[in-house]
Amino acid sequence: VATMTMVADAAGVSIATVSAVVNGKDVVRPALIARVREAIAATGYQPNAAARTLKLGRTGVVGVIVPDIANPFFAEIVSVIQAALDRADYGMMLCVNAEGSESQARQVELLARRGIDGLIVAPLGEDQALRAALGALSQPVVFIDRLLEDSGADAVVLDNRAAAREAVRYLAGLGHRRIAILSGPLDVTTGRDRLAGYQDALRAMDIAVDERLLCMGNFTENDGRAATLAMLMSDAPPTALFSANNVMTIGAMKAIRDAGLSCPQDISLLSFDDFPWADVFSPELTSVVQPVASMGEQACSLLIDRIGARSSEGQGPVMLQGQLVIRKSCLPPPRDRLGASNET
Amino acid sequence: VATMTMVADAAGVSIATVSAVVNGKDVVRPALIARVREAIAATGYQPNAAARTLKLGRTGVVGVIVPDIANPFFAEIVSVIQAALDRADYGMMLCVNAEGSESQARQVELLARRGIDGLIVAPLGEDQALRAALGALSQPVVFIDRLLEDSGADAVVLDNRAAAREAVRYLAGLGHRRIAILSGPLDVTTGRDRLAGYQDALRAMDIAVDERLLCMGNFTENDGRAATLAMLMSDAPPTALFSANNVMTIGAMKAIRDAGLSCPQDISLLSFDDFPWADVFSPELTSVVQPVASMGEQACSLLIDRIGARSSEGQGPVMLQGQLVIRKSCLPPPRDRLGASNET
DNA sequence: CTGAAAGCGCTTACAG
DNA sequence: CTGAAAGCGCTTACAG
Repeated sequence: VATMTMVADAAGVSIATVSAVVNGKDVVRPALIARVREAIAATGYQPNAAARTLKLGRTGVVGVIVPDIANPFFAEIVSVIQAALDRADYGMMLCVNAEGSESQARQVELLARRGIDGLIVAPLGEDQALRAALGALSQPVVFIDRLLEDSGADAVVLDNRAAAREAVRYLAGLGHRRIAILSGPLDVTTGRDRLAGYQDALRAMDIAVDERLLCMGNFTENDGRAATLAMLMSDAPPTALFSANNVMTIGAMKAIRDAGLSCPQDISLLSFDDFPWADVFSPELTSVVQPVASMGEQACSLLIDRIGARSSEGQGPVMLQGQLVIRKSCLPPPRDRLGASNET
Repeated sequence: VATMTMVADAAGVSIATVSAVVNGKDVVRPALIARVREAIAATGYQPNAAARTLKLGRTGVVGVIVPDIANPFFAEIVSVIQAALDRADYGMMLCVNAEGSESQARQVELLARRGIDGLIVAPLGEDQALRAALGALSQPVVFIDRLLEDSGADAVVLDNRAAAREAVRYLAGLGHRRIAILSGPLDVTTGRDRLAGYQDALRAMDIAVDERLLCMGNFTENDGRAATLAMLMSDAPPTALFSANNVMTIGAMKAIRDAGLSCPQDISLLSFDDFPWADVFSPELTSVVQPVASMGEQACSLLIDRIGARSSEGQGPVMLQGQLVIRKSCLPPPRDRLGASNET
């Protein structure tokens, strides 16, 4: 591979001049520029990133850690982030955290060692090791989708509570009174906030909270399926189900089928998170969609600002609004079970 | 940040000794090892990757270029690749090529400049610039899913022709004679080979090829939708449709709905490529599934072998077999249209 | 078994 | 406007 010295020799100048030309510093005489350019072309010179990084202390690479890229939500986020970083001339080093296989803390350390100028993370949940690893990191961090509270880092997240509230209010508006929630884990901000929004809505509609309608899951398909099935088979089944994330929604759909019921005739289903092909699902899903593109872009520009400014962090999280997209998975409750909750 | 010199000072040894300890060379006296370890812990020392790379000429990073990570097929591939690289202690620099926004050639150059030890690519199609960029690359390359013929690089791909042949044979076995194909572009190996498999099957079953049943698309949903709709509205509609990739399948499903038909009663649909949630689709899709995990893993181990051995490349592509998963989107043709092709 | 020193390929004051 | 030289943080022969 060609080095700067080789180019300098070929052009009959010093390496300082080559460097100036490569970096577009306009201090070099036009005639020399031309000669250097020729030499670069002739030798096929490519600047060496490691040498540059070593000297400058910048890598031009941003690390990204997400839980699971097979989840279309994160796939789209990563896609948007990559495009935004590309535009800003950053490379993206991606770590996918197949839930638990590697601790996210270890991923942070690996990325730090490999060299990044900044980091975007969707944390799995409350995790002391991760907190410590992020604390030890000297580069700026931006949380996306989920955040670690009081970490002082920037964050771009949905207003999950408001979005969940609106979704459940919609179900109540259709006449449902027995509305179940398939909740995510409470040590994750998204899990916690979506449950809070559900409770807000019930309270606002004067619907008593029935413990039997609260199913805890771990944002996994199997959890969603098992919990939903158990609830459907119980003696106090719901007429509507609010699923707190996309993957659990799939589980719920399968459970409804397992139970021999059909949606939305027997039970309504509302999904937090949309799917790229929600309209070829059976049923076509009514869901809360998140502004994924804007989430990814804002996270990137926040991070790039921090990298450039080396400024202090933590303006508090940027909150985006979700949007309820009404398709065909929710109907008013079946007549014969209307108000069942009051009679039990 | 702590440097090796600082650790050496703290431990009262030379940096050569620190380096030996860090790299686990067992030439250092145990007592010194302990002292160095303490100093490392005390200073919070992290080795500097740029310096290491500059000295050793290895980055410990592999570049990955895929067309579109929102496509679940590529999302899963990337996921598997990341896990495999992680196990082998490589980082992954990912470029997503939102079809055409950036040329893949440019991505290759960017990755090369940033520093990679090897590259895994799913090329978009025939592309001289990409060929040139790959040719100029001094690091080993492995193609995945699609390949650039005669490039001399390794590749891991599906036996697309055989898989397509089997799929179409299945449709013919159900009694279909008017089987349409929604084909991908012919400058991509997957597009070409799947069409060839379709033709093979028709020939084997002595079914005449009807040009009107050949729809060209660009592996996009819109193409799939438009082409399918046009064909369904024509005066010689098919009784079965073979879609050559996942995204076009979605388009086809929507077109069938647009046309007021229902699948599989009015028309059968067979998809090349499965979806993670194909069984909550309406209809539940019968599809050709690819061994994605094994594809990603073989690509990684091939690449890592090459990187380690710096050996010569090009053993010819590794071919994996697809599998037909039968769900509910294919039925025998409707009675009233059986054999329509012969009467037209 | 350990250390002093060269050198990987750049950038950037500093002279001229 | 241009060049000689130092130095970024490592690794690795080479002495001792």
